[in-house]
Amino acid sequence: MKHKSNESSTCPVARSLDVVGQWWSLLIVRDAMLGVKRFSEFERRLGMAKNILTVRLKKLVEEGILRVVPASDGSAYREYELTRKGEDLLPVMVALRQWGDRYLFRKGEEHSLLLDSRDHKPLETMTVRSEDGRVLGVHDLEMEIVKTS
Amino acid sequence: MKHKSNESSTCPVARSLDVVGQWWSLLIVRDAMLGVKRFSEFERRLGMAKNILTVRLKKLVEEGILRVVPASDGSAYREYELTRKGEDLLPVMVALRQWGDRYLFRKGEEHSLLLDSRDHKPLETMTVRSEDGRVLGVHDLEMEIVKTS
DNA sequence: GAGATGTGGTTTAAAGATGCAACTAGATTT
DNA sequence: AAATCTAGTTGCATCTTTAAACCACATCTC
Repeated sequence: MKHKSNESSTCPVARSLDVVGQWWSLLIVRDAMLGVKRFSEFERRLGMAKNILTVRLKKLVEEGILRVVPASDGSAYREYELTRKGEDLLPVMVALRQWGDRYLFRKGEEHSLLLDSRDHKPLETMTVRSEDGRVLGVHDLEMEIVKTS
Repeated sequence: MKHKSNESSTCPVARSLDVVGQWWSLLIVRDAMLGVKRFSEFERRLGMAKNILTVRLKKLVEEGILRVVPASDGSAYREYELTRKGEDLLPVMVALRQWGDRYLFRKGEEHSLLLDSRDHKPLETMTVRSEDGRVLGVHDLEMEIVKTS
């Protein structure tokens, strides 16, 4: 059956997952962040079925995460590039990456690492902080329901 | 066909999604972070099919994100609680939440908000930073393949 | 202590999602 | 003009999700 939609959930996590939580969606965004723009390059790098790629790209464009632009090489083909909304998924991507880095690799395994391109050093580890800069854990949080301003 | 596994990908994002990227998995973790512990409470809050919940909980336990413990009320039932590995998904959760907060709600819509429980103030917005504290965007990054130490 | 209810599942069938291979129309290269 | 590349679409087989029924055991109520 169809996956249950959470598009009208009051929880932003649920809504976010509704938009980028499908198989492949975040991997497409990841590759887009690395500069991949063409259908065939997504297909080749991700090794995914073309029909699914078509559907995912369409959805990401509809959601305003990618946009279609004329090819930058002057040909008549199209390219997909991240919008601001899409680029703003970077913290999600890096958080996911750092968690995987820490827990899902054994010693000696090859893995890709993200670096600051200015000085080629690793990034700061992402943490959740209070307004005044204290690092917060799961037990330092509470939830409230409010209306968006 | 079966979803293609990325468990041996060299990309930590792909591996992370292999572990927590299935439908419902992150929503279960989210609720676990809010203190939900019982099968029936996950079921009720998430409104999901029980068989899928069974499979997801089993996988999350296998992956070491949740662990099964005797019920805290002394009854013979079981409870699920986050391990350290599971709690460390907090930055992912908060990043996802903040993105959704910004882009997926219109004015006046109700939504849940996470607060620092000490002073009941909103959290700092998560950003990707270099080692020396500069905020980095998609275009300030590069990738390298290394062996895990 | 018997019956009702709660807990934590398993089983089944229908429908949706995914993967693979084959096909295609237009653009580009040779 | 023919071959190839690009970005898909279509059809089919398989897998996953859902909803609903069913079940064993634990706990609560009287």
